[in-house]
Amino acid sequence: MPACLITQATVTMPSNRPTLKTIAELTGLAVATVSRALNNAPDISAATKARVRKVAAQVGYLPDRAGVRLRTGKTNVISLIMDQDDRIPHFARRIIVGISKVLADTNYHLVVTPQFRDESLCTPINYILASRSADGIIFTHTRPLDERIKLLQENNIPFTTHGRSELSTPHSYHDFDNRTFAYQAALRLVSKGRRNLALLAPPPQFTYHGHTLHGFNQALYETGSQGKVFSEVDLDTPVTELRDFAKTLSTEGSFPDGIVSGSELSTLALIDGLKQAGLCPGTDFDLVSKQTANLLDVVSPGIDSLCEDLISAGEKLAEHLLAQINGANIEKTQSISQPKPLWRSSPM
Amino acid sequence: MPACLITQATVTMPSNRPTLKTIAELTGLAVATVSRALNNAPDISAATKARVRKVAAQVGYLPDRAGVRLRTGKTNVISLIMDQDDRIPHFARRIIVGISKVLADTNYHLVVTPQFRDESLCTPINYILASRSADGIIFTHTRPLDERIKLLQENNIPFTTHGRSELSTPHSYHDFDNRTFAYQAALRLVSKGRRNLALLAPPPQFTYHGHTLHGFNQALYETGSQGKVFSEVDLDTPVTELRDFAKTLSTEGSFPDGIVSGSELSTLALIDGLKQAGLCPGTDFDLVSKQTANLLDVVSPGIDSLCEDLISAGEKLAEHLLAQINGANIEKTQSISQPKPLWRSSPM
DNA sequence: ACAATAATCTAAAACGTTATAGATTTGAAA
DNA sequence: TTTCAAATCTATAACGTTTTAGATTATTGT
Repeated sequence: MPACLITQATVTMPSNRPTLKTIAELTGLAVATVSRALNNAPDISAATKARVRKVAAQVGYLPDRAGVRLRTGKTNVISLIMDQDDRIPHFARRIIVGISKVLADTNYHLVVTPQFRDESLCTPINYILASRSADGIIFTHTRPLDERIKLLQENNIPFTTHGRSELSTPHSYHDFDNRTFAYQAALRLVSKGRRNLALLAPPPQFTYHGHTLHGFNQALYETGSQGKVFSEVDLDTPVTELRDFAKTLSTEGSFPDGIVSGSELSTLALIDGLKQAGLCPGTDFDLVSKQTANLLDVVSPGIDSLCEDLISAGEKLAEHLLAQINGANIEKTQSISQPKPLWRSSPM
Repeated sequence: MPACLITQATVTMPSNRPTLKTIAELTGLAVATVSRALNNAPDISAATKARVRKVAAQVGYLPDRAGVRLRTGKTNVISLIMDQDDRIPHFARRIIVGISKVLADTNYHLVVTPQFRDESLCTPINYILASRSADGIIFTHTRPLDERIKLLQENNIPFTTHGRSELSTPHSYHDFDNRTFAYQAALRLVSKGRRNLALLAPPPQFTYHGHTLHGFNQALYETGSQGKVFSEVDLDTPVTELRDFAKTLSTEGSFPDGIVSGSELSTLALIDGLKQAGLCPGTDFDLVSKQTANLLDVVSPGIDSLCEDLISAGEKLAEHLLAQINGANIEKTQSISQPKPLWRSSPM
C-alpha cells in the first residue's frame, strides 16, 4: 500500500460536512442565531426560523454529537447493560429491537455495555458513571434488594429496569406480571382436571421468583389443589439436566400431572424427558408454559402458553427512560404487562 | 416536586470530574504537556510521563470522549447493524458478546444500529456516514452482490462483515465454512448408510446459500449418492410450516432418509414433523444439523451436529475491524472458521 | 566561553456547539 | 420628536482535547 495514500487520508481534508457555520454563511446570519433558530429559541423570529430550517434541510445538516455533548454534557446515549449469558432465546435481541424502535424517532443512540460473568453487577454501571457516557441506563434481571438501583439513585442518573425490586424507594421499571402468569397457568391446569401441580420456578435470586411462587400458591389455595415447587431444578438448570430430571419424575410417589414452566426451553426439555419416560402430554400430564419466542411451535401437539412480549417490553423501557430524562415523575414510568393466553386445546 | 431542586441540578454545578486541567494543576505542568505525556509523545521525558500517569491514575482520570471526538474526529465507536428479526436464537446476543469481549480491552463503545424491516439495507449505513457516528461498521447476513459493501468502500470507512460477498474488490470478513459444513454433514449421513439425502438450504439471497449447496453437492458427487435440495422450504420457512412439510415427506415417492439442516430450530421442526408421520430418527432417517446454541439438547436421542461458534465469530469481527482501523491490510482481516463436529452416536 | 543543537516543555488555536450578555432595530407611548 | 421597551439578532466565551509552532533549558562541540 503506497504511503502517500495514508498520508493523504490522514492530513485534514476539507470534510464537507455542514455545520452551523455553513448555514450561517449561507443565510448571512450569525452562528448563534442559527443555533437558536434550530433549537426554537423564543427570541428568534418565525421567518428566520423557517429560513434557517429550510437551509439546514437543504444542506443535510445534522448536529455534531461531539459538539453538543462537549458543550451541554448531554450524551444522547442510553446504555443497555447486557448479560453475557441468558437462557431466554432472543431475549436480548427483542429488548434491543423494542428500545431501538422508540429511539428511532429521537437522536438517541443505544450503546450496549456488557456485563461479564466474573465481575460485579456494579462494574458496568460504575464505568458509565465515571465516564459520564450515557444519559440513562437500562438493566434487566432485577433482584429484590438490587445494589445497582441504590448505586444509580445515589448518583442521580435516570434509569429503568426490566423487573421490579423490593426496595422502599420507588424506581422506574417495566415488568411482566409473573404472579398472574403463574396464577392463570395453574388455574388452566386445574380446569383441565389436574390436581397435583408442580412449578418450575425462576432462580431465587431474581425478584420474579417471589412473584411466580405467589401466583402459583394462590391458585392452589383458591382451588384446593395439591402442588409443589420443584426444589432440585429451576429455570437456570441446564436443559440436559432438566430432561434427566423429568425422566425420573414418574417414578416418584406423587407424580405431578400438571406443570407450570417459566420458559420455553425448559418446557421442551421437560416434555422430552417425560415422553422418554413413556408419558404422553395431554393425557398423562398437562403443561402450561411461558412463551417469549416461537420455540414451542416446533413441538406438537400444541402446548398451552402465556405470552410475554419482549419487544414491547423494550419499547416500554425506552419510553420510561426518555420520560424520566425529560423530567417525568417516577410514578409515571412504571408499568406491568399482562400475560396473553395462547390456549392450544380446549379444556375438558 | 419542588422547583428549586430542578434548578439546583440544572445550574452548572462544579462536576468534580477530573480533566487534563486537573492533572495539569496538580503537577504544575501545562495542559498540553499532560496530554502529550498520556499519549506517550516522544518529546516528553520519561520522568514526567511517569509522574503524570501516576497522578492521572490517582484522580481516576478518563479522557472525555466528546473532547477527543470533537478535536480528532475519532468517535471511538463501532456500530453493529442489527437485523430486526433473525431466525437463529441467540445470534445477535452471541455476536455482541464476542464483539464486547474484544472491545473491553479498548476504549471503544459498541452502538447497535437497528435495521428495520421496511427500510433499505443502506439506510442505517447512510445515517452513520452522514452523522459520522462510528469509526467502523459491522454487519451480518452478507449477500453475493451486497450493495452495503460498495457503499462503505466508496465512503472509505472501515467495515467488516459476517459472511462473504462475491464482489471482485476484497473486503474484510469473518465467515463460517458452510461449504465444509454441508460436505461433512452429507458425508456423515452417507457413513451411516443413508443414500437418499436432502438439504434444507439457507434462503437464496445470502451468499452462504451457494456455499452450502456446493458442499452438499460435492459430497453427493464424491460418494455417488442420491440427493436433492428442498425447493418448497428453506431455513427461513416458519417452523410450523416446516413441520407440516416434514409430515408430508414420507408420503412421497423418494423419501429422503438423510437430511442436512442448517439451523437448530428447523431441525427440531423437521424431527417433530417426521415423528408425527410415524418415522423414527436413527432408524427410519438420520439428520445432521448445524448447531449454534444448545437447542438440540432439549430433544432426544442426541442429534449429530456441526457447531458454529458465534461468540468467537463476534470476536473475530471486532478484531478485524480494529485491525483495519489501525491500518492493517484487508487480507489480514479475513477469516473462515471450521465446523466442529459433535457426533452423538457412532456410525454403523 | 560561545554557538549550535538536542531535549523538554508551553501558549494558542481549533474542533462544533450553546449560554450569556450585550447590541441593534423596531414600535409604541409620551 | 423623544424615550423607553420589546423584538430580534450577534460577539464572545466556554466545554476538553490535540496539534502546531514556538519557548525555554540542558547539552554538546569547538
